[in-house]
Order: sequence, then C-alpha cells, then structure tokens
Amino acid sequence: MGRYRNLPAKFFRRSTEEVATDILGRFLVRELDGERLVLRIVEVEAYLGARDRASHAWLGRRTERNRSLFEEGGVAYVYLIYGMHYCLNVVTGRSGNGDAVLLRAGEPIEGVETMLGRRCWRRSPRPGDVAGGPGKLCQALKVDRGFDGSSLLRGDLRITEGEPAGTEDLVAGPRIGIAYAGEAAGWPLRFAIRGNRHVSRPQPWSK
DNA sequence: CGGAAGATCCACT
DNA sequence: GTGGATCTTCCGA
Repeated sequence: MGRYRNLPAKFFRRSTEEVATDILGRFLVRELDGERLVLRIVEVEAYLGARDRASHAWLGRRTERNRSLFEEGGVAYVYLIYGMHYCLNVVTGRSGNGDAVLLRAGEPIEGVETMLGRRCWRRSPRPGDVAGGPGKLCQALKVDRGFDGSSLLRGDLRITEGEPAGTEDLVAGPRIGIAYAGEAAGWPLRFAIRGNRHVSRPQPWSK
C-alpha cells in the first residue's frame, strides 16, 4: 500500500523548519502486538537546537537524557516530562546539531479503538482526546523511553509518506508551554493543518 | 546532595 | 480558568 511507503533519510536531514512543515499530513505508523496503529500528523513544533532557549539543546548542552537529540536526522528523541508523560521528537538535520520537531497531535487513521482503550473515560471522547497533545500522542501509540534513539525510517515506529498537507493549508503560531524561553517564546514555530479538529488546543493562529 | 522546574493532562469550579 | 499529580533531570553549592 503506497500510503505506508517509508520516507528517504534525506527527508529528515533538511532544516528543522522545512521538516516541521513538510511532516504535517505524514503518517506515524506503530506496529504493536500484531496490530497497526496509524496517526496522521496534524500539529508539530520546531526546536532550533543550541540557539533556541526552549530547546533541550540550548547552548549546546549535552546530557545523558538528550544524547539522541544530537544524532543524525530521522532518529527519535523521547523524554519524560512532568514525571508522567512522554514527548516524541523527530531529530532533524545533521548529527551534532540538536535540532528536532516535537510531534504534538495526530488524527487517528487506523486502530482508534485500541488507542482510546489505553485510557479510561468518564465522558465520551472528543476528537482531540485520542492524540491531541504530545503526551496523549505517546499514550495512544504506547511510546516511551524505549524508543529513544531508535530510527523512525523503519521498524515498529516509523514515519511514512501519508497524505501531505499543501503549504496553503498550514497555520503557524507561538509554541506551547515555554513562557520561560524569553524572546524564543514568541517565535512562530508551532505548525498545524488549518482547521483540523485533532490539534491539541485552539489558539489564535497567524498566517 | 538538595532544590527547583518542567516542550502535560485531567478534574473541578 | 485554576490547581494538583508526580518524578526525573539538571545545576549550583
């Protein structure tokens, strides 16, 4: 099925902003217990490495936690946030840069029941409940630190061609949850597919 | 070695 | 809109 054709490595080895906008509409494919779970990527944020105060690579800092962030483009960087949620990043560019794209939200394509079943509900789920947020996205696909440093080009967690969004269908705005980052907090590095109902939260978008 | 903060989510008011 | 949960990671002393 052409929908799930893998992307070439060079797709991920461009600038972070290029990858961030081009990755919208692509499929995040997870093979889990013999089942295929698929999310269409609808919202991301770009993190610009050493020059970006909001990035874990700020000032070029390397630690045990963020080691995979400095790998070659196409590798996963997964970390635990707030002691309870995971965030999945796609490393971009060349090794040593520390550039990455945070996957913030996905639209369920296959395996919705399984993804929803991973959590319990006290009300009927709404569109953004499945994977509308970086933590929820990881819960839906059962992604944890075990994927940190693994390739996203192939294997049990990979990104495929999908249904790319046209440039005219994109919106941009400031990133979420990084008020501490000074000037960088205002940079329009959050990208989403215009009007998609699975994004993590409605915001005053520009562009 | 201790303190503080964090690329979040959920429930409640 | 607000606050609590929860705990790893990082940095300064």
